[in-house]
Amino acid sequence: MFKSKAKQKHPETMEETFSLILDGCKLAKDLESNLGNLANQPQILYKSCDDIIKVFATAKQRLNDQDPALLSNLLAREPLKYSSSQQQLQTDPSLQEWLKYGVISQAMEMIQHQPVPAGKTTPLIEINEMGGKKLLEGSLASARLKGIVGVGGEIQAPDVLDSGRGSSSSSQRPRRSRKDAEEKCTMTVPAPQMGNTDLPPEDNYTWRKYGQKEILGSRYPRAYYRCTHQKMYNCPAKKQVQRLDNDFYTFELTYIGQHTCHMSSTAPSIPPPPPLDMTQDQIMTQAMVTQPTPTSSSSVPLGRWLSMEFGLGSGGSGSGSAAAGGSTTGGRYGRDVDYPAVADMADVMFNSGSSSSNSMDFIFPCADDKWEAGAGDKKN
DNA sequence: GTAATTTGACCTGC
DNA sequence: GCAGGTCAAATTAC
Repeated sequence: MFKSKAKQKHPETMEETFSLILDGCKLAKDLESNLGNLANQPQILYKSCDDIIKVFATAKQRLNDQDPALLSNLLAREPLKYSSSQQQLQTDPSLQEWLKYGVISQAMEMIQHQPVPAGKTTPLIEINEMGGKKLLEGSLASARLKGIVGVGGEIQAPDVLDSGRGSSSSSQRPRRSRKDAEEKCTMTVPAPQMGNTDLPPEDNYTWRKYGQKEILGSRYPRAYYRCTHQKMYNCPAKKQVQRLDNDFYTFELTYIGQHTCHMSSTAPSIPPPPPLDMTQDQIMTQAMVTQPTPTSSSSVPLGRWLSMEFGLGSGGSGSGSAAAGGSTTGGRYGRDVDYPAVADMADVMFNSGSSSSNSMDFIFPCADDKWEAGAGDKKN
């Protein structure tokens, strides 16, 4: 109905577009490979990022002008032509990793602080700090980040958090502190565009739901999660998940406390989120220079780190290398998700509907449907 | 059998 | 007293 005349282009043009996307993927892959070496050469990094962005921007523009059916036809007509690329995707774990987590798409946006594309004027990254707000713009692949640093107090001691009812000398529950001496980080993330859109995106940690409550003035209940490893590793991390009142398809995630479970060899091998007062540049710097160290279990690809940080991750389970199913709640309902290879990427892109949305969102799907929300509404 | 989710009750801070 | 946060028994799923 809204197809423009421009979409009646010849398939060869579509072919070029497809190659363009593949080129972009390769460029990004190269960048990832050299990320560590270029950590102290921001200008080169910038140039590389710029090149990648241009490639994808061009591809995006072309896709916007073309009929989605053409690419499908192209793939069906010449499946072997791109077999090498697909094979590479299928056989190159690191590339798959990269595609999974949308490393570049996130990193690029963070680096460039680019304004949101036309039609998306809402700042996509917003980091608030106590005493002073920072507003950072960027078309982060599919997440809007709104971080709120808490009062900067200590993380509540695990034994305080979970001391149990029966441990008290009396029949009453032990006293719990709800003081704001906890680090809080609030962010909004869109619901997955694929799969179960009722579930917020995976963030690479395993969470166990321990409560849900109707919140006054909110249309949707708030779900409470704690780290699955809380008891085993005294990990104090918690998070709250709630839909936005005015946007059913956006979740507001509030992270409270930091994970300590990553220190364990069996716990998620993911570096903890950066200090909540870290600037964006610092975050990027850390991301760029993040390298596995012999003594650290944080041998996590940049993509995973970022995806974890911004809730974009669709991949790894909360147990890091352990295939815990990737479920938010520890994999009980975890699904093994096959992350899209190129064909899937095309499928995602073309089935996504809107032509005005950021193609990066589709190239690097922000989320899978592995989240567990599932809890029924609770009303007190 | 084990682990995660659900949900009513309880606790804390305002 | 109220609202938000947490506990833990019951339920559910694997």
